[in-house]
Amino acid sequence: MSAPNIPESEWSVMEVLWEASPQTASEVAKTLTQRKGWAENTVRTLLSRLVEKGALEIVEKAGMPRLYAPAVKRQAVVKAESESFLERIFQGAAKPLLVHFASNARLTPDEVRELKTLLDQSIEKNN
Amino acid sequence: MSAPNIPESEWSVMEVLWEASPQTASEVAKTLTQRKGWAENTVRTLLSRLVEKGALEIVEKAGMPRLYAPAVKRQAVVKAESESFLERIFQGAAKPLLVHFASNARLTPDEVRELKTLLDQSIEKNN
DNA sequence: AAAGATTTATTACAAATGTAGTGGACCCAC
DNA sequence: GTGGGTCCACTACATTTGTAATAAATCTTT
Repeated sequence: MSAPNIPESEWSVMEVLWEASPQTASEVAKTLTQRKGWAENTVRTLLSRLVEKGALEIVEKAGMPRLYAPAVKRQAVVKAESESFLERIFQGAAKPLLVHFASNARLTPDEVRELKTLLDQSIEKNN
Repeated sequence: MSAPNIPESEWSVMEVLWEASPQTASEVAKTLTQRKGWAENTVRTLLSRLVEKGALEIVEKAGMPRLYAPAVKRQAVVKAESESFLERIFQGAAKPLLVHFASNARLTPDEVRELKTLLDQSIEKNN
């Protein structure tokens, strides 16, 4: 329950607010009109749905348009989505997933080095 | 178009047929009734939808119940789903994704070794 | 051939998602 | 105070997904 389900179009809205918040509906709309070609009302609908599901919160300011801000950390949602993806597509087995992405990703040597370090750490933490 | 969109419940059906195929509707249903508690008709509906979207194909056998078989390789669908996930959640950047899963996965030392090898290879292939 | 069982087709129906439109409330410039 | 914008609330409507029920066709077994 804590990590709400966020479908694709709503995700785009979250991105905008994770990048900078709080913002008014029209500010968010302006960004998404450009990025996605959406109508302002579309964005407003998505904002409302996100508030309903607790992913955004409204900051009321007397005499000012409402401001919207994320109510959940990007990190947390990414974690939830990742887990469900892992479960769904890789039956929860992280290794095949890592194999898949490691073989398909084009990584720089630096990135590879970094990842290898991370992998080593993951063992230590583990036991 | 080549990689159809496969939502969660349809995915479960695909799994059954990727495990063994072809199978009749009732065979698939039997499995999923156990695994998921679904009604036979639910499974039949999902089978039809999957045929419509080209993810399954029917093998007609005179005087026999139809047999269903995957029309797309698991590998291909995994790839497509993975790409769309990567795009959606990690804006297409594989490294953060790998970082995420590498730090959250609990891997055995052997698995880590294997992954590190893979990572090394990914560099070579790369240039 | 009539009754049952099995298979297939058609239809149902609510919730979620994508994508807005309409109309009322409120404020600012004339 | 009236006509325009802006903001917000409510409504709309098609598609997809989850989850079947019902009905028609067919096969099998007395």
